Amino acid sequence: MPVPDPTIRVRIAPSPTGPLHIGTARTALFNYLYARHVGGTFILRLEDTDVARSTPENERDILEGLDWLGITWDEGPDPAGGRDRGPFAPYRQMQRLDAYREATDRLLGADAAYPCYCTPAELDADRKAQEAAKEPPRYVGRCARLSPADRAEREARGLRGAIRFRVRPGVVGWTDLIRDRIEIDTANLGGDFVIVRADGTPLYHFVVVVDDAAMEISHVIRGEDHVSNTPKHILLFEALGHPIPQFGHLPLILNPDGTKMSKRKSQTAVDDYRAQGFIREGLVNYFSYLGWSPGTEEDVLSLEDVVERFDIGKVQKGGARFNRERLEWLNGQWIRRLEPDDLVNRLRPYLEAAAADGRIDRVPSDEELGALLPVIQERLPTLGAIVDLVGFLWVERLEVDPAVLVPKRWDPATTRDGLAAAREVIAAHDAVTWEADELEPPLRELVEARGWKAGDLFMAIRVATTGRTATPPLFDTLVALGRERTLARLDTAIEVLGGPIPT
RNA sequence: GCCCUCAUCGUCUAGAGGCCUAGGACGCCACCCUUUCAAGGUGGAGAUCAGGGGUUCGAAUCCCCUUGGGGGCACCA
Repeated sequence: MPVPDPTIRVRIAPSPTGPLHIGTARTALFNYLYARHVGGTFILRLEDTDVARSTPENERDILEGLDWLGITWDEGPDPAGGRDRGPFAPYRQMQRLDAYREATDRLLGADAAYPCYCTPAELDADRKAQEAAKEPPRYVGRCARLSPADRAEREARGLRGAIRFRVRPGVVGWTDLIRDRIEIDTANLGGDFVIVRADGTPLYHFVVVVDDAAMEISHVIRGEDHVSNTPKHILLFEALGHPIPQFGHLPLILNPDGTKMSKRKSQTAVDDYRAQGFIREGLVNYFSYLGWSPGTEEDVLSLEDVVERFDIGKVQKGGARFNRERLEWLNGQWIRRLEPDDLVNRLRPYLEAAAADGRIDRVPSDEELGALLPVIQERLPTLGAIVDLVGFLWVERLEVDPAVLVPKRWDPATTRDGLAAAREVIAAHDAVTWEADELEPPLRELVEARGWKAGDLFMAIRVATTGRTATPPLFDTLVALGRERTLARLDTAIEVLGGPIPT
């Protein structure tokens, strides 16, 4: 553990306008990694000023999701639903309106901001005209020079102005933690921007600065999509008289086609991945390597390992495309590393879900599952894959396609004979000694005696008992299936192929 | 349209002037193991370091231009 450094304070500021997004999780992770690596403080703040789109469900989803990933925060809302924790509570913006009101008054008093009475229609017309003239959209400044009398007149008419921040001319620059020096002329900011809506609710660019200042955030680490907004924030920090934090802009996570990750083209909700059985270790490991690498040839690292190695200076500048194959591979690596009891516990919800929607008829006991682990653990890219892999063990009526029942080199008659003979051999075993290494030798003897190939007979038995051509090792599978069901399924298959051989 | 920004195998990346005839991982292809499928092992294909100019004894690494990509320009966050 590094020596605690109280001067380093970073934050993730999600907006509860949707469920936890992969991009948010990745940004949270990098902030967490930075904080933990240097001994700083990691803060979570909910940016819920978009009242129309924010919901308590999304809020819960975000807190719960980050907590599940192991990205824990030192200050912020309590994931369990208790009071906000930390010296700067509350950490929800709708509960911090007084602070914004105070800041607004100061700005207004200093004439750094002014009320704007332009209607949406006027603004829209301005924008259309600019578009037609091939000019960049910007606020034309219609209300920038209103006299106190003009304002009083409008207020008297019952008009409520939005508050705009005066953008001063000049160049604003900063030294980005990830991309070095960036300078932007304020002429390109789109004119004076709104910081408070006409209805009195404050807007993002404003609250983010007021809160970062109030919460003494030292390093603002966020997505690259905020680079162009940073000058607005710096201007606001200046106007409010607060020290300007360091900024670091992370590369974006991209759709496979290289565009900014979107719901249209990719699965973006952490929940979706969780529902499929991606585990936190795999997800965190994968996210860590999206835009960062330790510079070594290691690739399977735990969260703690990454914290130890993290270096924000090593963060990539270009965007990283999301690659599901690699995620699955890493997830499989982590599933293989889980302790048996842990794996059983993590698998259960997926089996319960499968039972609930009828993909399987019953949920196996922990003992059953535990016994199966040695043959399934290395075959699971995700926890949810267990249903496809061995769901046939827990269904009452197995659907078997007669066409696949017959091995490639065999014909239906041979298959029927083979299965019937195998049934005899298997039935000769009593239930007490029903074990994998006892089942195999007599079947191999049978194959030998008949001049068959072991693979053909085994494949016929496999399909007859599981309905699939790809399964975990056959004899372990039959043991898991149990003697009665094995024999019953063989009988059914023999029936399908024309019934028992008449003697 | 304007501003910002990025640019190494299909993908994620190593690479901070000579260690690079560019390394690793995923994916792909073989082979080994093997009753199928995985896992594992071994090997292979795959990048004239976007292109062009410089600087330098020497450039993937520094500078410029071009091209291509991405992001931003709301009374969204």
